[in-house]
Amino acid sequence: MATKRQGTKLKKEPMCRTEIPGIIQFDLEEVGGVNGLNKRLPSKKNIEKISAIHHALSDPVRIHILYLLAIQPLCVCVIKECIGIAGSKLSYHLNIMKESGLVDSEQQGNWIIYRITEKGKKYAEETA
Amino acid sequence: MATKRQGTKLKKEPMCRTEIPGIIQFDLEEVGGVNGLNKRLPSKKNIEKISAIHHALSDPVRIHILYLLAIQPLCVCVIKECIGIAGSKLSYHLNIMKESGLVDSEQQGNWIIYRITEKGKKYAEETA
DNA sequence: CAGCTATTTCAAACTAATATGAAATGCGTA
DNA sequence: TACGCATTTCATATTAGTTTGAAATAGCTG
Repeated sequence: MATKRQGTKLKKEPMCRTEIPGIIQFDLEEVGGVNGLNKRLPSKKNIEKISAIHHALSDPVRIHILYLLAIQPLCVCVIKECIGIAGSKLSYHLNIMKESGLVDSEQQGNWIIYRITEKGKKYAEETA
Repeated sequence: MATKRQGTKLKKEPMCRTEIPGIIQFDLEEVGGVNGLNKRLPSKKNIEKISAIHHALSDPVRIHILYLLAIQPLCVCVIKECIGIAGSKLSYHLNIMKESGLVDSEQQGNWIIYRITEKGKKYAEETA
């Protein structure tokens, strides 16, 4: 009766674990069980960083921009012409890419020139 | 008046292009202008593929799973215990990872064992 | 300064992704 | 066959991301 549901979620309840397939069981013990697994993982913060950069690359418009800037630095109006989207939309995507460090920008008079960063290059080279 | 808005979006309107910064202009001409740029880009289909794989990696839960499976194959119940999320949620994420080819699965009696694929390994090694 | 252009910002509308819990499926065992 | 367990499926709720067009900024040029 101690194990009856009590409204709140139980944190460390004996889950399945009456038995698990042999192949897994063996390796799992070697590695130190669930705790052993968890110790070998990147930190939560790191996991979030990694997923964040992938998120920045998860939109076709942004990949398009990335490959454009891998060719040469460009001002917004040229990117806009290449891709054929509204300025405000482009600005939105450029901002995401800038925040995640894939590109940076520099003002030149009336124009703003975007260039790919080293980090951005790394991802542009990955699949091309 | 021919250039007045007429409800539908104009496709090839003379955009900015009265002038652009010299540094860009020069390189841009070298490369064959906007058309030259566009020729060097991956196809639309490829761009979509690339963004799709990044999308599959854009959630912390999935990155967590990826790194777990990089250590060893695991059945769902162990993954569930490591991460501490509801089964249905886990199933949802596993499915996305499977569809994008990062992991695959094999049934063993009552259990389903997930393993990382070669493609998955590639991304797990990338940052770790 | 006034007017022009390039770019960004903003709020609202729209769309896509994720979370949740209950029910379904499927295998193994009694 | 009936039951128990691991996993998935489904419908719905919730949240996050994207698009849109209008307005705001900011640098030039005259």
